[in-house]
Amino acid sequence: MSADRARAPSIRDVARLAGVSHQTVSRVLNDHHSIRPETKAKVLDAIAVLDYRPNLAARALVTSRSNTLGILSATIGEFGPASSIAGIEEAARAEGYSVSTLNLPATTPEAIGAAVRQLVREHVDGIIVLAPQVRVFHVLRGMNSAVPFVTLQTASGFDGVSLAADQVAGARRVTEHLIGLGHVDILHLAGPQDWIEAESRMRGYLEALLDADLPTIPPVRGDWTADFGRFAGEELARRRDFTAVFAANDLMAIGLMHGFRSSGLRVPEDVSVVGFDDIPVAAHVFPTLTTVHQDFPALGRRAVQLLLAEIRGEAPPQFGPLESVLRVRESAIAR
Amino acid sequence: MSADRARAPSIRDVARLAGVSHQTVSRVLNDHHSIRPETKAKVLDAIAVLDYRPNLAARALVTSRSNTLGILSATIGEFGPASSIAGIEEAARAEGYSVSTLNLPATTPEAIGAAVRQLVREHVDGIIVLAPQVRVFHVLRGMNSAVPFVTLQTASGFDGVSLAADQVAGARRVTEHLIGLGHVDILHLAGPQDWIEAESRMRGYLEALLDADLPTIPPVRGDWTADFGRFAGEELARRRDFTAVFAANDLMAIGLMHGFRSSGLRVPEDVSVVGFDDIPVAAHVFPTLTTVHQDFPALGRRAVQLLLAEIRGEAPPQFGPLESVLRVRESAIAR
DNA sequence: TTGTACGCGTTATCAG
DNA sequence: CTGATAACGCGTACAA
Repeated sequence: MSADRARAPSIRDVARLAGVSHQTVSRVLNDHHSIRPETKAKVLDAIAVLDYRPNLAARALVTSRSNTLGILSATIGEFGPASSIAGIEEAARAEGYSVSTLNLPATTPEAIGAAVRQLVREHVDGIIVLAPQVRVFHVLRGMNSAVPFVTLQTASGFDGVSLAADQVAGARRVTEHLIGLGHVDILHLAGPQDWIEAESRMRGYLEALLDADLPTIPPVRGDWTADFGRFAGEELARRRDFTAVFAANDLMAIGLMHGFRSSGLRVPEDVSVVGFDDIPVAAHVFPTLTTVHQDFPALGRRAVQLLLAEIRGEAPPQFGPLESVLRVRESAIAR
Repeated sequence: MSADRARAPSIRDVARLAGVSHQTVSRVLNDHHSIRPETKAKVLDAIAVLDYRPNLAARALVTSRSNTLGILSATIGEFGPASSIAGIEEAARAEGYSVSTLNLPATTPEAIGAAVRQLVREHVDGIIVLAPQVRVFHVLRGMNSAVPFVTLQTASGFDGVSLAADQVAGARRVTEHLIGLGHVDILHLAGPQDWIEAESRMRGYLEALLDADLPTIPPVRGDWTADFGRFAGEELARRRDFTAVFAANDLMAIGLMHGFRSSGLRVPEDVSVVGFDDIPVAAHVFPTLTTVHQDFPALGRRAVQLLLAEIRGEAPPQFGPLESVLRVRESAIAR
């Protein structure tokens, strides 16, 4: 009845039981080609008997690869990034990679640098960045660490390491939808400066207006939150130099409708509102929100494919555009 | 101009530069007590010069601890868990731990077992589980692996390893709010069977009704989604054997209001609705949603504290109850 | 096809 | 207070 806390079986225990050298076991593990079927069977058998699992730390030490992907995110609380992360994990695990996540408390260059260094310290084989502020990329570029990285939601100029749903096209489409409804004075409630997605969506908006020869109104800068949207709604209700608003995300759009409502403006009768993202409640708020749907999990999965290709030195997969699709609902009507 | 990809400096490089043994360097690293200040200074200096970082894999190999916490989640897409995860990461990183996340594709016993084994393989020092289905705990208990774990949102009977905001109290409070408004026939739109949170919230609801000597209506089982809420709203609009509904989460509550609305029922004039969670849009939908607020990030931080105490063999910290606070808004009015 | 010897970078043990 | 020396578990030469 001795309480012997048995240490986990090692590759040599397997070897001993199978009557071979630990080398042979290693070969079986990494299914090396030159190995006799019967020895392989013996080894596999011993592995099963002992319930042996290779020690990942030892392997990482000797190969100096960890089979781990790092996720650097700045906005885990939000719907889009969170959904992408789910996709990333799924794809990474399917490829045999672990996932180490690191959420950025702030997006100062120091914090970003520290975060990347931490991930490097952990020996991640590659990093996926979901911190769509412009400056993050500059930091990343500047460090030119040996660790390959891929980013979601990026600006142009980062081709090959970046991936995004076509937000410009999506923003353009939803703006054109408003134009098609007869709106002429269309305001944009934008995301914060420095955010790549904010810029892309604004660009799509501007392009649509230019193409249609419509006047542009200086956009209002928001912070992505519903609270800000409400505030903006109350302020904007005084102006009324527009008949429709394109909010850069659904949260702001919903807050905006709230602000309009509490100021006596009716949506969509007095003002049309559209959003972006198609969060789960978008189809259920009142009025139901016209918005642009994006497949965030797919984006995450693609990021993993791209990163793994980079890690393995393969040619990067060529993806078709990840379509943003317009969801027409009740919050925007013909003028 | 030789392109020598210099390998990272090791502890021996530091030792050589500082003119000491690699042992001394190791001591400095783990700030061992017996070490002369001047030698320590020399070593620190050499470390700085070489920009040396200890190899985590090597350390993990020899200590058989990885300084990594595993997060096992089943619902990363949802607001609550995602917020908790943010809290967990923050706290874990602050304590010098890395975080390895694993999202469960399904909650079958096999999937759960595989996930835990995977985390164990990665040598995580502890696991935090955010998969609040009852059966997960049974699997976890059954495996009785050596790895300590802690769970968020748990049932009773798992004291010491479990942590939760007091959902029963929260549910009770919001139900009492309805009762206080004069409602007598209060329906509960519950979460899925097997979900611990669903049970807790239902329990709070039942307790409040019992205490007030009110009749209970058999609860409707939902799946947490707004889509289901809408469906339920349309079905329930035909019944009208209630004047108020307590939905087990905000998503369902918002969908429910949608369903009522599209069936010609007005909220709150005809029916009062309350939710649970206080998701970011709750204060902005129409009508603004009365709900119960929970501090998810705090919950995550506490989970880390509890787990670390367990890992370190310290006494578990005693937390006061994490209060759920009622947010009174417009979706529920006096009968 | 298989086995031997060695090294990966660190901490632990025991001397001194 | 510091330094040798031995692990930790695995993969990669190279040899047989």
